[in-house]
Amino acid sequence: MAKRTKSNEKRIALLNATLHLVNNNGFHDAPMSKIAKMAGVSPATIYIYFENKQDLINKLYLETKASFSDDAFKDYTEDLSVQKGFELIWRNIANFKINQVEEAAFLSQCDNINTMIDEASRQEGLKNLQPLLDLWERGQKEGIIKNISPYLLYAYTIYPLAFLMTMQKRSDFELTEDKLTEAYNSAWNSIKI
Amino acid sequence: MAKRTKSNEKRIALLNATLHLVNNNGFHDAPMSKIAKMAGVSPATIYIYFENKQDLINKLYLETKASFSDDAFKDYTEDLSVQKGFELIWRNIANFKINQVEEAAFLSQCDNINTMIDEASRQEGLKNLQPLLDLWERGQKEGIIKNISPYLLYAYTIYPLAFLMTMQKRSDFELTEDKLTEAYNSAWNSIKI
Amino acid sequence: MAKRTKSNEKRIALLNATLHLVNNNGFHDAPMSKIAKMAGVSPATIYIYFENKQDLINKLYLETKASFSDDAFKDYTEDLSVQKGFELIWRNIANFKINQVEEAAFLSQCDNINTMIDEASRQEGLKNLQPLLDLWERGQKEGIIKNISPYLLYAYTIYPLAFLMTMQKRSDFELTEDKLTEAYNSAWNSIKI
Amino acid sequence: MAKRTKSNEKRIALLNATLHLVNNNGFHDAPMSKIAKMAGVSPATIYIYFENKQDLINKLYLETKASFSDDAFKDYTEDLSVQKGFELIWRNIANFKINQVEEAAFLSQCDNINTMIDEASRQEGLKNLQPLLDLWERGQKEGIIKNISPYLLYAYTIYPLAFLMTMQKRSDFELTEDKLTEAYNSAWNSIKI
DNA sequence: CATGAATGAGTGTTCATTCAT
DNA sequence: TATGAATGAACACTCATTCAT
Repeated sequence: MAKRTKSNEKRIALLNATLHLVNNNGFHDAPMSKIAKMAGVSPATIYIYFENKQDLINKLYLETKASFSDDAFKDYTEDLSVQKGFELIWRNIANFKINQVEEAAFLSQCDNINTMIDEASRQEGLKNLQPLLDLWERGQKEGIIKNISPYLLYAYTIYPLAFLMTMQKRSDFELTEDKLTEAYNSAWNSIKI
Repeated sequence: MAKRTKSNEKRIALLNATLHLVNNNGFHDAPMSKIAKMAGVSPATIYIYFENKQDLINKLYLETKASFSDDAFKDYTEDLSVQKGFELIWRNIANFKINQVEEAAFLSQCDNINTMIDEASRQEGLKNLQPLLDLWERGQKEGIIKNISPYLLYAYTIYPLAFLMTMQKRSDFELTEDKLTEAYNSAWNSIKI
Repeated sequence: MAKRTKSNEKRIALLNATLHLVNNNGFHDAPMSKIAKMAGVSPATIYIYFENKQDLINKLYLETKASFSDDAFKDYTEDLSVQKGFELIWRNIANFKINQVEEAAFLSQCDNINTMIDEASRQEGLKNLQPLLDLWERGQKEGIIKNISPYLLYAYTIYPLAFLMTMQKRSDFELTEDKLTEAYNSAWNSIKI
Repeated sequence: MAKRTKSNEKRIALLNATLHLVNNNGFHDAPMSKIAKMAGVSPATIYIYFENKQDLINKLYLETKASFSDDAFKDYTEDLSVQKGFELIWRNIANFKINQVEEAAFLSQCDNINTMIDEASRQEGLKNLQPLLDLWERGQKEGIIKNISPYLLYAYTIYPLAFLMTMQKRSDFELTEDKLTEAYNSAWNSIKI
């Protein structure tokens, strides 16, 4: 394990560098050489940790998504009422987007552009949301949540946060505590029966 | 003094090729050479019609956005009641996203990635939504629509359609007439008082 | 004008544009398109007046050289004594280099770089100096001028003016009347017996 | 931690290839691809050793100029009398032009065309002649050399060699030992009091 | 005669990846 | 493991020249 620790630092430095460059310069201006330089390693070293550029992006996506869902379901248990549970998860996700701006922006980019990550990684990333899907199903059985496709539920509750985050990142808009509550209410109104 | 005249057909072929390639291969794999080949012209010809690649993308964005708003405000006049007007515009936009899938996907990509088009083009493109913003303001004065930021109104009514379109494009989801009505209801519920 | 003929104005405008661009941007940044624009014609028009770019450069060289020797031998007749004749020609050439800076700089460029104009044009251009060569021969017969190769005579009397002109063009050096006389004395001292 | 090291051989091969191509084809027909091929490397490799084409040319100029002045001031010390010192330097320079034809032709091209190398490199290259300027100043103080601008001294002693070299390169003229002495005499006559 | 559109061949340069150490 | 050198293939873009009118 002592041997692995040192390596993991470089791995993480590479993932961070990629995250930062892809977000700020765009995928088309995030060359391996820049990633390496920003991570403080040689370009050749990247290939010790990742198969190729696509693999690097895929892994970054998967690990960022996992970190996202760790946050999303923090303090959530299935004992919570549907409404309480939903609000908890929604606010967790909102906080992630507000606090982990870079990570959130990267995930948003990957989810919106179908050429960024490969299909396998996308499918893998989807699994992370399962507890939310389960909660919605429970809410529908209990007659609290509209009996509509989870795609619609997602589109009207979680997805809008991506827009708000983007606008906030462009400094067009500030997501204060009050606005966050307004947003939550809109989300809930759109799916509650 | 006679000369060949710039053919609008070629210009349009170039814009279409770009639209198609950026959508399907991504910006990073839509080289000028492929665009030229797909449009049936020499790479050098692109530079007769556009200053450079960025200009080509910007113009494509602006013209697609203009075509989008033509559709969005079709049959809309300010005499319509707020609710009728909103539903008309919302359904126009939904139809655009369903019928002009490529155009819609391209606009979505441009709007979500800040490195795609330049700031001037983005600002220019925003102007096209003005009638919707005016309608919302009217709705707020009439006490029909929540008194919240237009960014929130947009996030919960129009923006979700981008997600649904993306899912439909991936064949994960089919946006039938029923689902469209459900979606409209969610949109309206999220902003109505 | 009943019939349109090749307009000499355009031909001259093209030669002037070429002169200016080659001098100021260098041969490698004097594209036909820029030449055309500066001359106020279409690129295609150049090919009505000249075979191709090389021909354009060649013709410019030849005509500039002819204009140069018109000036060089102004007021010169063979009755003049060798020394008087030499001073006249030398000062004529100096004045050309001082007053027709662009033309002189262009000729200098062509004469110094063997890839600029083709061999035939170079040979053709050489003929213009014949009266000077004749004068030197006379001077040698009369025992006034050293009995050395005309290449050496040229190298030490005329060629130095190219350097002085270049330096003056770079504003490193100003060729006043006094300095001109010093220069003439050096030239004469280097070849007189 | 081991790695391949930058090979000076490749650097030199690139400089030599550039020298040869610029001299024989002209700057406008010395593309990076040809330079690379002639040096036996990939085009991309050039950019490991040089920033860009201009940098390659600049460096070649500077290093050739340095090699030139090494030769020019070989065996020269300030104890030598003005006349002896001048003859030594003059003959050194002449020998350089005769023996290092390619290098001399390249320097001549750079010094005559103002679009070849950038101003900084030109200024840097000028420094190499300082000992000659010092010698001339000494000669002027001692009343041996005419009290005229160093530009004039250079124009009538060193600069003519460029012409003779060019003519020799074109096989119009052969610079034998006798002719060299004639040339030296002309040079000295033009500046001595 | 004169034109602007059109282009194949090329330009300088960058890139993801591999090589040799 | 880790490196910087090395590279073939590609990139955005330009050029001298020709075409169609």
